[in-house]
Amino acid sequence: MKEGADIRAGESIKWPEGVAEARRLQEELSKRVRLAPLRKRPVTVAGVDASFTADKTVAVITVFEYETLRPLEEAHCVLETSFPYLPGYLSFREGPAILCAAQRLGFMPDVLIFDGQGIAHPRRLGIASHMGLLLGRPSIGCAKSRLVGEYREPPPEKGAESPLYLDGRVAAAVLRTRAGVKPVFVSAGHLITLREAVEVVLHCAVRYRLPEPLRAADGLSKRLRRALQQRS
DNA sequence: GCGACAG
DNA sequence: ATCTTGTCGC
Repeated sequence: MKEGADIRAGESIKWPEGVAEARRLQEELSKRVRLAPLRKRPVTVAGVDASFTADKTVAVITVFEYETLRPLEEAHCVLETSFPYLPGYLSFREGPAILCAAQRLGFMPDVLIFDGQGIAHPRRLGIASHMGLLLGRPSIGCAKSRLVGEYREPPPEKGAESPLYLDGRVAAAVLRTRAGVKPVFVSAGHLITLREAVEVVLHCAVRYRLPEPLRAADGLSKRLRRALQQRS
């Protein structure tokens, strides 16, 4: 068990060496996820995403003003990739670089939107829940496709949604952010409710399928990746 | 054994 | 996620 820099006072971040260890960590951490209502209307909202080269992970966090969706700040971090992509274990692959980028921000955003699942996960600890917990901030999972759960296709209108069930419970909302476009899978990550998560995603998805902060983070991380590859 | 499977 | 150009459709 390796240890990284402290994100939250008094507690060090642990990164597992293998899948068995990762799974145990998820089962342990998921007990600490809290889906409580936001304590205040967010003033800032961030998008978090990552890109990859053959051996490196490029994580990007873009921060916007919630009300106007004007860009405020962005931070990124490039780290050696140390965990493979395995469905259900995405946070162990992208997590280290994401936390590194988070520490480079001038201030912590009021809510962070991740490119992946929140609690709509086999052990209820998708990347949004995992990172939200470690950062101690409200987080939302906004995935482009399904990991687990069952659902019915939502109506084609913008704003239409249908529940995604997992273990007989609603774990996410399959949400249409643009009319006639493939829906996104929104789930609560940490310190937020599903209803609020949907509200935030719809508020931020004004022009494209993905909420503005996520789309910006995606674009920037890909540009940074290309810059890295040309330089080697 | 076979199919599913965030990014 | 990444490898890659043009092309079909609104």
